Amino acid sequence: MIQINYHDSRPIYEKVKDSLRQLILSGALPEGDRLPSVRELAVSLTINPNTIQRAYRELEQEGYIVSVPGKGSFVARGGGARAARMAELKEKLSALAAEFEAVGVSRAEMADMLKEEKP
Amino acid sequence: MIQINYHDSRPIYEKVKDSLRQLILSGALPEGDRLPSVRELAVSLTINPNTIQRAYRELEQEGYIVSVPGKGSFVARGGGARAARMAELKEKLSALAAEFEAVGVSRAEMADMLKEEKP
DNA sequence: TAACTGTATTAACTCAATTAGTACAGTTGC
DNA sequence: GCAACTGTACTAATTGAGTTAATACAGTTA
Repeated sequence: MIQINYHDSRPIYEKVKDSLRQLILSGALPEGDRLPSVRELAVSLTINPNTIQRAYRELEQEGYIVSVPGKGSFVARGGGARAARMAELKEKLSALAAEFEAVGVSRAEMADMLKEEKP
Repeated sequence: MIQINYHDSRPIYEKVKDSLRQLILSGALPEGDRLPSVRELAVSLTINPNTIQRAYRELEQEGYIVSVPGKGSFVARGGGARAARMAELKEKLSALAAEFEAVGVSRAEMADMLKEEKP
């Protein structure tokens, strides 16, 4: 279900978060679907349950999933996941715009880059 | 000359790099100017010289400064610093565009956000 | 009741970041 | 020449976030 890239030196819980977020946003994990339990995923990835728990806790704080003690963790309903992601990305875009402006590049010029430099 | 924010948990050498890069890009440190020596800056910030050396080494690899054994470290001439920064920022923008596209937001829509959502 | 859930807590382990100490070669001014 | 600077390189010790490990407790479900 999830693959962990060991050539990437980022923390494991970050990689687990990224993988799950991608699965959710791509629709591979539809709204309301139950995620593997903390223990299941830990065994599946040969990772400590505490590390998975941390990933789940942060995904819940960010609005991607909802965890219910005794029942399980579920993909957030009502477009919560996409809304959470859009908020994150807009924040990133705003921060990047500030960095560009520090080098004298306006938002309009950034917009031009986006349209012209299609790789 | 440089202030280090201790409420920021990023590595010290990263903070030193960011501070110097900002001083260079803002023009506070003009092209060709000599930076404080590794040992000077280490004493000034109460940081180990090796940590400063790492920041300088990476700034040189990225094209912001030029280090000459025996003489010192100098702000890169010929617009090297700005060129280096622009390359980094364009790379960031491209990566962010890919993230937006994964959520179904096109580059054109990103461009619109930049023009409209002026904070 | 048994076997699942999420959650919490404490202690040990790992490894990158950092510190510390030392050394060497090139530059500069006396 | 030489003293006092430079950048650079290397090894060893220390620190702290990330991770593992083990255990416990309360809610859910068949």
